[in-house]
Formats: sequence, structure tokens, C-alpha cells
Amino acid sequence: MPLILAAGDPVEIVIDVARRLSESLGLAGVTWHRRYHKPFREADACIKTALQRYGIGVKSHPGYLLTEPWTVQTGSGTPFKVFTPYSKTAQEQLHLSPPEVFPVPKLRGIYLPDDVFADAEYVLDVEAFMGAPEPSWATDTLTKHCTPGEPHAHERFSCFLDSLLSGQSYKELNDVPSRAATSGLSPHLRFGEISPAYLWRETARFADAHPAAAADAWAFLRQLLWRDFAWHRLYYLPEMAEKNVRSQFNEFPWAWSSKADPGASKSAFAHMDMEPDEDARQHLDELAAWQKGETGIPLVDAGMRELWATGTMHNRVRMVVGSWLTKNLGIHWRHGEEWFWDTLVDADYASNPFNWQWVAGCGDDAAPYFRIFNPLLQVEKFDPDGLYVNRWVPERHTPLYPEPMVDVKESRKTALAAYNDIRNVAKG
DNA sequence: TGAAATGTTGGGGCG
DNA sequence: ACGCCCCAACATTTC
Repeated sequence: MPLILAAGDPVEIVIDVARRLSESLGLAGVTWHRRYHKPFREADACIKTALQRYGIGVKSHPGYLLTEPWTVQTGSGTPFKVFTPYSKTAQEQLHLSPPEVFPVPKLRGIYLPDDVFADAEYVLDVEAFMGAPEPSWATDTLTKHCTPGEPHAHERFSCFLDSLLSGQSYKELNDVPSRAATSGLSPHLRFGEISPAYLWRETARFADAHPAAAADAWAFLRQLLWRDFAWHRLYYLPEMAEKNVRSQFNEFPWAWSSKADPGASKSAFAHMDMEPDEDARQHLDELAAWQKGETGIPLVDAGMRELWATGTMHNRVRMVVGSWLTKNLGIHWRHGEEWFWDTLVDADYASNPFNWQWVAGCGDDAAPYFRIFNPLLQVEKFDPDGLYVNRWVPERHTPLYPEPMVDVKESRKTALAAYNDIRNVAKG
């Protein structure tokens, strides 16, 4: 079966490819796994109706999620806003009807006449497509630290199950950034290289077979449900990446430089793009220091450097750097969301904005705004030997390492005061 | 999946 | 033996 590489508008291309194959080969039909973000649902719906109009059969399947977002509902038929009841219902549903794991059908070779795509301008030749990517960041970091593809995804999963047997407790150690106790499967899930339905089935079987490891196995499946929950929320709130879910936060004085959303026009730093004043300048510097891992806060810098160097970051540390950016530095969560989108290999359309709104306190069922992480305490609790921090910030005890840009206690107080203001506004 | 402030309790040192 | 103080340890409240 030939692989066709194409560049251009996917809706036009898929329709055109299907028509050409249908005419030349008598194509039986077109099938795909569903996408759940509104722009993609619309594109796929458009393809579907067009193909049907041409008499080409179309069938879409679930596959990217454990549950179809619209099937998990409260007793009164509305979507969930809170994770705990959501996960309860989703889990019952999954227990009653486990998600189907589709075997991949064996493909038979076909003969494709040379001239089928002769005049199709969107078709790329493989060698041009596979040429060295620019900038070299992609080759330096991604090829060293990521192994994309289905075989590695399965290998990683089986190693993970083994680790649950070895007595290393997932529930206790997945919060310790120096330990490789997490599954590491998120990039593979992100790119559809392993199916959550398969993970669910195999992990549930594993839990039955190994009662001693069952609690850890279910703690892992709970993380998969967070992923489904983020997509459940995005399905009902497609604008989640741009807008505060809790609109009171539109009044919050975030430092916010661009991508003006109407609700944020009152931001104290909304004018920063034009002619940055001293205040705005300082916030831009702080944002840049956060991105580079030069804030002077060891755990924050370690996380941000890990992210830049490897394309990933330990989950516990994500919460700490997110809390630091949005609360202590007072910078709009969308700056964090955009940076993670650009640098994090597992960032997807749902989890990334969902978790940023969670940490910033402006999402449904978010961490309350006053829940501010103290990165100095977090490092004592979760990296007491300094293994993680020393790995990424080896110079932290030398004069080369900068002083913190803002004081931990002072910035906490400032954040709480600002939060108190919008609470009062919302009441009044 | 917080942290800090505030309140409570109980043991030990000491006059 | 007793009351007093101190303070660690734990619990509760507040942000």
C-alpha cells in the first residue's frame, strides 16, 4: 500500500484523494478515528458529507479516548464540571461496557497505477519531506529524548506494568521527580501511538492478576480518566484555550501581553505590546526568565530546563512551575499554555489549556486560587536529596546562580490580595 | 494534587 | 507534689 504525503488543506486533500482512489481502484470506503476538538469535528463532518455525496462509504470510530465525551452525563443529562463525580460515572460506564480494542487489520498490497496522482499538486515526494528539520532544536532534543512510535509505546507500557510488580509503589513515587515512576506514556497517547482502551483493558487484567499491585494499577487508570475529563470539558467548551472558564477571572490583573481577548482588556499590562513601560518590561523579563529556567528558584528552573532539554516535565513539577508563573509572577496562564504548547511533546488541545486553567484557579473544579505552591517547601517534600534539582541546576550553590526574581512570601501575599479584590468585585 | 496562621494538648524542666 | 512555662506535635481554620 503506498504512503501518500501531502501538504495543504486537509479537507480538500482527503476528499480529492478518496475520489481519485475511488475512481481508479473502486475504493470500498473511508474510515478514521474520531477527533473531538470543534474545528476538527467540523472538518471531519465536512469530509463525511462530501464523500457521501460522491457515493463513497464513510465510517468513523472511537479510539482516541476511553469514553465518547457526550456519553458521560450527570443524572440530569448535563455534562460534568467536577472530576470526582465524573470519574465515578465514567468508571461505572467503563466497567459495564469496556471500551473496544480494535485489532489492526492486515493490509493487503495493492497496485496503484502511476498516473492516479500525476496532476495532484499537494503530493510531496518522500525525500523532500524527510529532509533535515529546522531549527536543529528538533534533532538535538527530540531524537535524543523521545522514541516515537507504536513499538516503543508498547515496550514502555510493559516496562511500566513490570515496575508495579517490583514493589516500587506508583501511588507513592509518581510524585517524586527524581524517580522514573510515572508511565511516560503521555506522548504516545497524544499522538495515537497506543490506545487508551488497550491500556484500560490490560491494566484492569493486570490488577485482577496481581491483587498486591491493584491499587497502583487503578491509580494509573485514574490518570487516564483525567485525560478523558479534559477532553470532555473541551468538547463542551471549545474556547477553553483562550477564555477563562470562570469569567470572574476576566477582571483579574494578569500581566498579559498579547492575543487580546476582549474580556482581558482591563488587564494592567494589556498595553504591553505597544510601548512597554517599566512595569510591563519587568513582566516580560520575568516571563523570559521563567521560560529559560533562570528564575532563581531551583525547582522551577529545574523543571523549565528539563522541559527545554527533553520536551517533557515531571507532573509534580508542572504544577509548581505553573503556580509560580500564574500566582507568584502574576503572569497570565495563556503565556504558560503557549510555551508548553510549543515545547511539551505531550501537549494536546484539551489537557494543556485544561491543566493551565486548573493551576491558575480559573477553570471549573480548579485548584482554588489561594492554593499557592511554595517551591521551597515542594523541593523539601518531593526532592529532599536534591537529586532532581542538582541534575538540571548544577550551579545552584555557586555565585553563577541568580537570586530569586521575586520574593516567595511577598509575591504570595500580593497574589492573595489581588485574588481578594476580584472576589469582592464578583460579589458586588 | 497547599501553605501559613491559629488553636490545642501533653510531656518535661524547673522553681 | 504542684503550678508554671516552654515548645514540639498535632489539629483546625484561614487565605
